[in-house]
Parts: sequence; structure tokens; C-alpha cells
Amino acid sequence: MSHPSDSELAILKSLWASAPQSARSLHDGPGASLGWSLSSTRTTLARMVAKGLLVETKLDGVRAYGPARSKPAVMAGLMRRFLSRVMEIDGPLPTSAFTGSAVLDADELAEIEALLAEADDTADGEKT
Amino acid sequence: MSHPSDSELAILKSLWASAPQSARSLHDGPGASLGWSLSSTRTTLARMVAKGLLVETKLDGVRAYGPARSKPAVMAGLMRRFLSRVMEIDGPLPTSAFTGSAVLDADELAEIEALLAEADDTADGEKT
DNA sequence: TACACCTTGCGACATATGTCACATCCATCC
DNA sequence: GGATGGATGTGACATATGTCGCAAGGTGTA
Repeated sequence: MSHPSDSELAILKSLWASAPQSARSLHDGPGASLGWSLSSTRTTLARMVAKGLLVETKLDGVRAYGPARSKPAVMAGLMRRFLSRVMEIDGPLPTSAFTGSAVLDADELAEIEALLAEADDTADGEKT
Repeated sequence: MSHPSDSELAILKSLWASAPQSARSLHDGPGASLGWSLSSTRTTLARMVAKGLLVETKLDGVRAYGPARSKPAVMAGLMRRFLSRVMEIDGPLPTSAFTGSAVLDADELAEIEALLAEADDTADGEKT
């Protein structure tokens, strides 16, 4: 549903790169970078599931997490919000300007460009 | 100091366009768009002063508010944060991509481009 | 079997933000 | 002078987010 916070986005980025992952795995990855304790990582994960940002699965008998929505869908939502609310740019925009992004490749940017062309800020595409 | 939230940014935008303004004036302007009660507007204003986002003055014997930092300085900070934390683009970026912005004109974009070239995310330029 | 370690379930507390209401106080207009 | 309306001072409560700790249960190994 809602947009992820900075911390939540860090978790999502890790999961988009590799999913599913256990809480411990995420704690050792992005959690470590953020200086979190295992508890903090777990709490954030649980809240993200509650918000519908993540889905739970099982991996080797242990609870694991996976992203609920695709990277392009979520990133497009965040870009739209920023460009609209902060920059106040609503018309078509050149996603090519974001080519330097370390999280989005050409294909994904193209997909985002399509998403930004129609989806509105509130109901960001439920595409998974 | 810190970055403004969406609501706080709305207030700032109004003040960059015209300052100083009384609480009532801001309530009738951006406050109305946000559907706030006068109390909400006032609380937000007080918190913004506490955070150093606004400065208080007197206007016709009534308390009034003005932006503590210039539009380019604040916008550059927001852009830097978004581009860095969300998009993960840290190198030099084409501010020309944001030409369609309703809040920034060419001169301001040029100033921002310069700011983004050096200022770091944390200590965003104290330029007023 | 008993210890050790990991996963899980829960609870907690602080700060930031959103959103108001209420009680006062002051100047102004009949 | 008293009523009216706006400006101020303060207090409150809810939700979101950041950040943990603790106790209980499971499982494998010495």
C-alpha cells in the first residue's frame, strides 16, 4: 500500500537483488549497514509485512521474506511522489535523466517511464 | 537543520513566494489546501521554528514567519537526499532534467546544480 | 540428557508528524 | 463598559518510525 521509508527501502533493495531471505540474512546485509540490532531488523520486517510491503515465506524451515511488489512499481511510486509533491513536475518527465542510478537499469527505467505515464500517486500499481 | 516533511515544504513554498506571513495567512493559503484547522497550521509553524526551518518576525504587531533558508538551499538538500538514498545516483547529475518544475526557475536550478556539486547530505548549506 | 544457540512472540519506549481543542488575553466596536 | 473576534499559550492524543530487550520454544551436539 503505502510508500516505504528510507530504511524500508534499503530492505527492499536487498530483497529485489535476492529473495527470499531470512531475518538473519537481512540483518547481516542491510541491517548491518544501518547499524541495527537483530531486534530492530525483525521489527522493521514485521511492520513491512503488516503494511503489505513484504510477503512471508518459508526457507529451510525458517521464516523468510520477499518483496510484495516489483522494483519498478515501487520505485515509480517513489519517483512520482517526489517529482509531484516536492518538485511539482507532473507532466511527462525524462526518466533518461536517472540513467546513473545504481538500482535501476535501462529496462527497468523504461518500465517505470510507462508506469509514470498513467498511475496516479495514491493507487500505485499493484503489479507484482 | 533537518529536512522538511511534505507538509512543511508546502508552508515553505508559500513563504518563499511571499514573506513574512502570519499564521492566519498561511492557514488560508497552504493550510487550506491541506485541509488543516488553524490549530494544526499553528502547531506545524511552531515546530518548524523549533527545528530551525522558519524564523519569527513581527508584522503589524502580529507574529509572522519567514523561511530560514533559501529555496535553492532547501530544495538542493531534498534533491540530494532523494537522488542519493532512493535513486543511488551520487555523481554529478543533470539538473536540466527538472526544468519542468513549477517551483524552480532556470536561475534557481543553476544555483542548485552548484550546491549539489559540493554540499554533502548531512550538513546542507546554511546559506540564507 | 543438558547445554547452547537460533528463531519466534511480545512488549516497550522515544521521537517525529498529523491534528486538534480549550482557556486567555487584547484590541476594537457599539 | 461589555460583547466579539482574532492572536497566543498550552496541552493532548494517534500513528509512524527507530530501536531494543526478554522470555519461551526447538533442535542438534557433546
